[in-house]
Amino acid sequence: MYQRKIPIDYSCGLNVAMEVVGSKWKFCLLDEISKGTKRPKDLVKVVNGITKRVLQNQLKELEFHGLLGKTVYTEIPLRVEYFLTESGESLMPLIIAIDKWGLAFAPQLKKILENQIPETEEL
Amino acid sequence: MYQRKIPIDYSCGLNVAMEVVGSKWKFCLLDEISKGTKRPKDLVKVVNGITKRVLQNQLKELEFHGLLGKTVYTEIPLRVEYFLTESGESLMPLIIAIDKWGLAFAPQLKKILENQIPETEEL
DNA sequence: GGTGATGGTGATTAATTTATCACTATAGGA
DNA sequence: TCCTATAGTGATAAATTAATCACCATCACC
Repeated sequence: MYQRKIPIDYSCGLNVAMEVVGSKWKFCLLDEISKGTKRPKDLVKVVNGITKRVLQNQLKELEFHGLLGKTVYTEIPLRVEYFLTESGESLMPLIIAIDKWGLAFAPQLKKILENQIPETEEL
Repeated sequence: MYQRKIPIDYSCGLNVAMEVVGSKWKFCLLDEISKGTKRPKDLVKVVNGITKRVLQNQLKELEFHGLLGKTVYTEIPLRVEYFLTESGESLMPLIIAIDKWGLAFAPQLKKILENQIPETEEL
């Protein structure tokens, strides 16, 4: 886990929140786990684009920060399940709202970003 | 503005949202602007730790993505004011909720991160 | 002994975001 | 002319996050 050089401003809630969930995958992971996908081998399948290594890193950080807990079942083959802690749960309403906002905003973003590229010249 | 090499997944709202506001300063900036600090020279003062250059970049991106608008008053010295667009406004309830969550979570995070360092050996 | 499934790590590089520093421009006024 | 305030940019470096790839371990089963 990377040791920050630039410290966190604990007095700013937005800063604190960004520190623990402001990364490419964490919201998605919390969301999927809350929806019932708890095992790494399944998460890597449902979360589109994530790799195994990155998944493990993110899960470890979420666990370290206290948003996820982990249960190890000594079965064969090994089974591990992650679950939301109380802190993690308390974030879910926000995640759902953000997801909703993002979906509504997607077309606008798409349009903006795509107008960058072509400039279809009509002859 | 950086040209992504890894594309955005528009079908995931969380992904989309992270793309436009998932950075160190954007939430804070939107928050401050909504609270009435609209000019760059003031924002650089209220947003603790941001530099002028970074501020300008973030404002430009927020404007580009359509969360902020900008009014230029041809006064001397030049006055520029940023304001929330409709999209920007629609994000405010979330930002407020996230800020609140972050403030509540701050003590927990602080404790976790500080237990890393000392290991005060009691002789 | 070899193979498969699952969870996990180490070392390294690539991608991306932030920070630094030095500039430009405008117009007012000393 | 020089200095001030404001807004803004260009080039570059540093910090941070994410991706790649190759590994290890366990136990069942063949």
